[in-house]
Amino acid sequence: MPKVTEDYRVARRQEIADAALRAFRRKGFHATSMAEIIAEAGLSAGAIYGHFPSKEALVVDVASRIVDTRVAEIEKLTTLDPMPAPPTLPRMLVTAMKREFGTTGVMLQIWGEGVTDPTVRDLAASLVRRLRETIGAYVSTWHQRTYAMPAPEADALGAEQATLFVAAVQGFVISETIVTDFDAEAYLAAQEKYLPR
Amino acid sequence: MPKVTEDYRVARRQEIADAALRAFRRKGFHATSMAEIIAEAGLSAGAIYGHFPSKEALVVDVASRIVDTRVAEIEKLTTLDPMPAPPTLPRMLVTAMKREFGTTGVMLQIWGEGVTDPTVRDLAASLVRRLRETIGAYVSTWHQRTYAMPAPEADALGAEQATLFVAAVQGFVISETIVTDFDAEAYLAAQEKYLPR
DNA sequence: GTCTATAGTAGGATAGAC
DNA sequence: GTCTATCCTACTATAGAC
Repeated sequence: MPKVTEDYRVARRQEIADAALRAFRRKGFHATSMAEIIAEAGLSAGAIYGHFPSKEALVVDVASRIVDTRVAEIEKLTTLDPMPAPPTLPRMLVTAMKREFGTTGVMLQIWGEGVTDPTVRDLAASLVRRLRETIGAYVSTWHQRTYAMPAPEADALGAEQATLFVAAVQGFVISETIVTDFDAEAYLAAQEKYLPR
Repeated sequence: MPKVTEDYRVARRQEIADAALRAFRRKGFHATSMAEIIAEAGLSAGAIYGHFPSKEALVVDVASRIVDTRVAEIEKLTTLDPMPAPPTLPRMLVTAMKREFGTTGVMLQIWGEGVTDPTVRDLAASLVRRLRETIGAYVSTWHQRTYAMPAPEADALGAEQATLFVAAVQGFVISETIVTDFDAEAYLAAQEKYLPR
């Protein structure tokens, strides 16, 4: 396997995944046909299927990328001094998600799809778990740094509170996507005000 | 239109809607074919389409019923003395939903479906809005009764906090449905502990 | 109102040439 | 690796008899 060919493969995969994301963003997962992804990528059916075995594989790739980016982002915040207070996390996460992907709806699609499709469910579950754990670790670190809380106690607190922060993000995604006159600012302000610190 | 015939129609409609709910519960909305609903109802295609013009109409009926019941439930709590504290609402809502419908997944399906289907989105949006308003009114009444808070102030507080309670329920639904080892008790305990009162 | 049978269609995936 | 052409399955909704 020569190196150049491998690089090409990777780049093409990415290109196809990007096209799929654009298509999903417009119409959602179910309503997007392979024909549309093919057109969006400017390629052909054969080309796509040479890189991804199914439409589902494309969803998995796209969704993983969204959460990967989120996790990296949170971990980067840990290196700041002072660390932003946990209640500001939801706002950061959702604004970054919107900036990068233009919508939060793709995530909601995946959760909904996970109800029936076991492959997607496993993916969605691992994504939710990862986000929860990353946020839990962040909260733990924050309490250790800010209040000099002992690590074991801080970890327990982080695990407990992480569920609330995840729910804040998920609640935002649902309302933002389906409620047309959703007041995003009021929502985020309320979360920031009442989430524990 | 003789009365008996009308009663029969209503009963049959209900029967079909119940069958549809059972089917959706098992496999979700998209993955459930009309053939399965037809089999579940023990009827025929013609019979179903005589009562509901489309599969979508069935979803609308089923989803509305879920939220109608929830709203009625919350409003009933307002008549109690003392009223249960707002932080206990999420637990009540999700346990009742599970008891009656066997799952919370149907709601998640509807939200996900709403991303792409405008009809379902409008429905989902009105359901979210209704739940939020009902909870907001509950919180307002609770503060008026418990802390003798003036009505205008209590209303503003209720509207602000309602978003958090709705997010708590939505977060529960997502995790409960897709995360197989989800610790429901820990989740609800955390919400109860940190939600504002 | 309900049944059986079927029309009509969309869309995921593949075969085979280049 | 990529293209064109197409197969094939699955499903919603309707037509027409009873």
